[in-house]
Amino acid sequence: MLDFKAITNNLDEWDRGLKRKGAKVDIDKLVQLGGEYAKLLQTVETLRADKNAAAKAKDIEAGKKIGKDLEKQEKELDELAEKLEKLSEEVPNLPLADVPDGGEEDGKVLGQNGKPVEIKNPKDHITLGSALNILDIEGGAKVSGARFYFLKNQAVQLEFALVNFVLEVLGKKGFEFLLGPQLLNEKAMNAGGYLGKAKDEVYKTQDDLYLIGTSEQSMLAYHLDETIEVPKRYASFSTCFRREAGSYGKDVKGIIRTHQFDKVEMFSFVAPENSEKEHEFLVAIEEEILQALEIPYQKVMLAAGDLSMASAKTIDLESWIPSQKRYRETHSCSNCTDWQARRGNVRYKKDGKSEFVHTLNGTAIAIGRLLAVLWENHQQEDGSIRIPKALEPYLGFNEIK
RNA sequence: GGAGGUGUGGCCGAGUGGUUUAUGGCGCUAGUCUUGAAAACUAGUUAGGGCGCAAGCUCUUCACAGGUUCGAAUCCUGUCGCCUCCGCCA
Repeated sequence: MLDFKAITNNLDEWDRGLKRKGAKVDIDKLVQLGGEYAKLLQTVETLRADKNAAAKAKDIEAGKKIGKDLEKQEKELDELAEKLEKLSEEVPNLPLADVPDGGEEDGKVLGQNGKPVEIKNPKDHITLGSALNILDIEGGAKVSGARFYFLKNQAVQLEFALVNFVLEVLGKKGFEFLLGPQLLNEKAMNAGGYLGKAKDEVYKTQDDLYLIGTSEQSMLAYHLDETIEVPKRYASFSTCFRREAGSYGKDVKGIIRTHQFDKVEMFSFVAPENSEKEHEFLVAIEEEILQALEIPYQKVMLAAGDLSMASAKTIDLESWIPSQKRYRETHSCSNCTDWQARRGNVRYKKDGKSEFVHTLNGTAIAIGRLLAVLWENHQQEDGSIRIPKALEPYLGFNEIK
């Protein structure tokens, strides 16, 4: 439930925030309905009290009379609640103050790390992977269609090495590990905001369960309707399923954008006053991982209009892709403040009082994309691929040829 | 998939239409006693809202959603979860 009091008291701020986000929400109507709802709720509760009193006194006549009136008012209340909820569904999280205005092109580059290595005629990851017999795109297309692929041989080992490496990093930072369902029910899916604007991205099964697009969804849902201790930090491996509707023509080749890939995701539940600090903490971990893998990247703060429904602030890490001579997103870290917590009803106790937590999520490693980036950056002139030192302990080799 | 059972507060567990504002116990919190602790005793303790400076008043909550009734944890219908057995299965 939205905090109508807060909205009413900060109408200008909400108006401005929604505009920055590019959301078309009738905020005045929302506030008006919210007020009406609160008023009617008072009336209904008073009637309920009267009815309870009549029942206790075994006053059958009075009970009947009040009951009739109550029924009418309750019906009205239900209708109002439904309208309100429908309208509320469209209200995104507001961007934080330091998030720049604008859309997809207006992200603010916060810094770069690592120099792209000079590679003579760099091969793309498809050419490299096919030649080394570690990637089969046609195989994926044959059994499932476009945007599917097989990893083979050392690439499979590399995936497990990356996962183990990342889990070790996160374990040392005190993250708890989760390995959970990759099919979620509607309630769980909706809490994260994935059935709103992003509904077309999600696969639905004939049993009304949804395939997760990221384990962020299951980690959030894990604590739905609970009061928990904060901070709580999880790392979860999962396969991720995405329909990629509306991305026709984008990255059609290779394994940058696919319907299915594996990922280790971080998720934090924290006290509101700590969420900005937590955001920095998660981004720092992502940077540590990319640095250990010796991949040049830049750090970008997304503009307000480019944020997801749930996010108040998102920082992407974009890794260098030699064959495209540009940076591409491989990591994304969002502070969702209390937006998901409100929808999912996740609370914590502050001085005995119950408050909504803040939630944050960040990519630890997204395998498909990261393999492409790793291969391309560490390719050698003879077409072989060098394994970065950080991964060697997890593999029995230091080169793929 | 079939048959049977079951769902009550942080946990265990009573409760088959109105003194149940959910018995009792465990746990937890505070107090008394104690040098300190334990034990004992006393009190508090499901959770989420609304109004109020506060004291307090009040609504909702016994898996979920409907229904019957002046009144439902209790009766009826549907759904879901869990358990046991059978079937199928990696």
